[in-house]
Amino acid sequence: MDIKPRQLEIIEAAGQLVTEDGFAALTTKRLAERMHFTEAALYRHFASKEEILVTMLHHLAANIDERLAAVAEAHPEPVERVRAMFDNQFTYFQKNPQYLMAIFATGVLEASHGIDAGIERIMVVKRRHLLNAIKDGQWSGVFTADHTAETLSHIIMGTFRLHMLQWRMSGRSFDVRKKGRALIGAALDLITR
Amino acid sequence: MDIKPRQLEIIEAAGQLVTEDGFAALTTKRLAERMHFTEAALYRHFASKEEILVTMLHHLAANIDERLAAVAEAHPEPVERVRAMFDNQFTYFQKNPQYLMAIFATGVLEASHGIDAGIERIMVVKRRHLLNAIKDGQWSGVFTADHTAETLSHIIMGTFRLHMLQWRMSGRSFDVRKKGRALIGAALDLITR
DNA sequence: AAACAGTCAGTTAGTGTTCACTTACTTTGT
DNA sequence: ACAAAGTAAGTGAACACTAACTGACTGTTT
Repeated sequence: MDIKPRQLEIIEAAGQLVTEDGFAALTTKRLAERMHFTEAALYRHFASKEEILVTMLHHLAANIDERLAAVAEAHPEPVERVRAMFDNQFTYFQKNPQYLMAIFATGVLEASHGIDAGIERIMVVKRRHLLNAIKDGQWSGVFTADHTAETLSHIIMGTFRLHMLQWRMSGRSFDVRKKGRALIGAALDLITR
Repeated sequence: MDIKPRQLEIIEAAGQLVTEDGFAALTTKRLAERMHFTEAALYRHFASKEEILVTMLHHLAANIDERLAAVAEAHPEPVERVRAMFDNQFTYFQKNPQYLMAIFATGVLEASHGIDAGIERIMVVKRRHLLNAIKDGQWSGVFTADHTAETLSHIIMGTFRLHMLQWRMSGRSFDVRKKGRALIGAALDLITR
């Protein structure tokens, strides 16, 4: 499934609308306005509104997977790998805040199965990379073995998600990287023995 | 602002619809159907659909505040207090899953300022109680002072929220109390020195 | 070089459906 | 008798989406 340039533009505009004013703001009318063309033109590029969101989530999942795999390869040491993974995420969302919705859309929306599945896949991708790093760290003895890798992974992931939520709720008014690094650093410190 | 019995019934039905099928499923038509009366009857009890949600969130915030204050009074010891606080939350949401939406509705909806403010207030209430317990624990030396109470509080709150999200995404298919206790226990263990 | 055929990406002007909400009237309980 | 709580039958607005058409460009045939 390759995404054409014009499709990507539409996807990004859709993400902007949701991130700016919430999901209810994503209407075909407003999306067309932002693209500076008519509603009907949307349907030259996507079969439905749902397809726009599903394609966005698919694109995001692949993108995140790719970036996290690259980070993992570049940082063999577990602590630094986790740090770099989240740093990568902070930088990415700082530059592409329109995709923030993919983190929070879960749990309340469920407008369609396709959207729900797409969001879940993104969570699964992130979880897999984090879990690998934690397990490596436990194996090499740098992380505590008092709790399972799943538990430690959950705590770090939860810390990350709440941080992103607070950033979003604040209107992105603070430096998400700086504060994020401190939080992830603290969490890493707690699980390091 | 006192809530009449009939209003509470409507609020609970509204919460059910959202928790079951997402926010888009909360329409006046479906809400009236679930109440076994007509749409127009809704407007004998609330001025608008928004007022239903705002009243629900107001009710929830007061309720949570009350219960957490009681728990805090009953458990002076910080570790046990935090444990009891979350245990209380797990039990509550297990019994009243219709209110789960209030945890996740943030960040994407923003359909109105009143709803957003209501959700934020619930977060603030929880945060305040948790922060007090952490600070007490740091003061008495049971929790680490290597990180600020705000940071430790964030990590625990994030762990809790992700746990609730996973419970919801799984269709509430596992024992939220049992797994929740284990997770909060692990997080408490990590911040205990 | 000119004519033709097809595709891409847009337009205008709608469609039926669903939405939150209203008006006027009726039933019910005290 | 009166207020509270219901009903039937609508309202206009917004929704996702469609039909029919158009100009610009591309490749092919003569």
